Amino acid sequence: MNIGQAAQASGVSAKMIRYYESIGLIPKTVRTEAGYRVYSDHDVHTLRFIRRSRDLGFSVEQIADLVSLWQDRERASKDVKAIALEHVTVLERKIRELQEMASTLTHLARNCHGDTRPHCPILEELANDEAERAHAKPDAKFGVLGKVSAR
Amino acid sequence: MNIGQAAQASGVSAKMIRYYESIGLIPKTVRTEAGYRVYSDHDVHTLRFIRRSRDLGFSVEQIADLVSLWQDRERASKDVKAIALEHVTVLERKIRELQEMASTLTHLARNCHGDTRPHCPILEELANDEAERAHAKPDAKFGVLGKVSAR
DNA sequence: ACTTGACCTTCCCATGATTGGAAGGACTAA
DNA sequence: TTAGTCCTTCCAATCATGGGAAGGTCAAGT
Repeated sequence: MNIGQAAQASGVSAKMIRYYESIGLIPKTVRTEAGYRVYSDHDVHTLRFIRRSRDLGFSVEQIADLVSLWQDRERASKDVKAIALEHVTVLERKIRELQEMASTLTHLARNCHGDTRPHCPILEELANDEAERAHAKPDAKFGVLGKVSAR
Repeated sequence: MNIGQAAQASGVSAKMIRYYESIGLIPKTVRTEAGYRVYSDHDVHTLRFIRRSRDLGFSVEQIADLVSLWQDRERASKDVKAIALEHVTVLERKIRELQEMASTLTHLARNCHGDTRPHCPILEELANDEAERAHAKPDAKFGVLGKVSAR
């Protein structure tokens, strides 16, 4: 099976398959004489595992852990559970942050006439120099959502 | 006021102030003879406006719109409201996606013993070749959260 | 046998917001 | 004068993904 077929069958784009190989998430494949990558059903199975994990918002780093646990028949289920629950914690934090943003904005918008006149409480609040509102101050590095990013 | 003081006063890092200048979100400042950027209280006020907007998850592009509406005394409040409400829609979609991920994972984890034995429903489900679960399939380009990213 | 079109290869670039760091100049207080 | 803190610009990295170019390969149809 060529990379295009493996992509089709797994739901992971050919681009991403090559990328996953380059970062070592999946091993290097066998190649044909012409240099084409060749995939087995087993490889596709692994790719599907990866895609499902991405759909659940796991980072590539976490997925690497999950894949190796998956392939380890001696693994302890608590190790898997720990990764999952830690991820849930992160997701829930992000959900809370987004909810705060949404509710603040909804509140502001509700007080804005939304007509052709210039008066606008939304802008007034954004410009308000007083009162550091007690709102979402996500972690700096990746932003509120930076790290989650599922496909 | 130098850039460091403006950063302190506005809550926007010096790095980001330079970046915002480079992309045209804020105008180029006056410089001292030595090339140091000089900021006024008014500039700091604008930077605060920007930071508040970022805290609410607006993209730099949206903030550019908001800033120009803010500085336009003739603006129609409906234009501002439209930006805000559109953003709320996006936030709410992301919230829903994250909630689906979290609830799927929570459900799976609840069925996982989390002990030292290898049996693990979480991995089983991730590896499950059947049934495309009806779960979060965010838009491809930026991922579930890609675009939101507040500081 | 030859052409066409679909596929594959590698390599580089862009995204978005943000931080880090290097190399070097400017300023300030002791 | 010197140390230390600030400023400057430029370049790189983050994370996951897609776009596209330049060129090789393959299979099917003429």
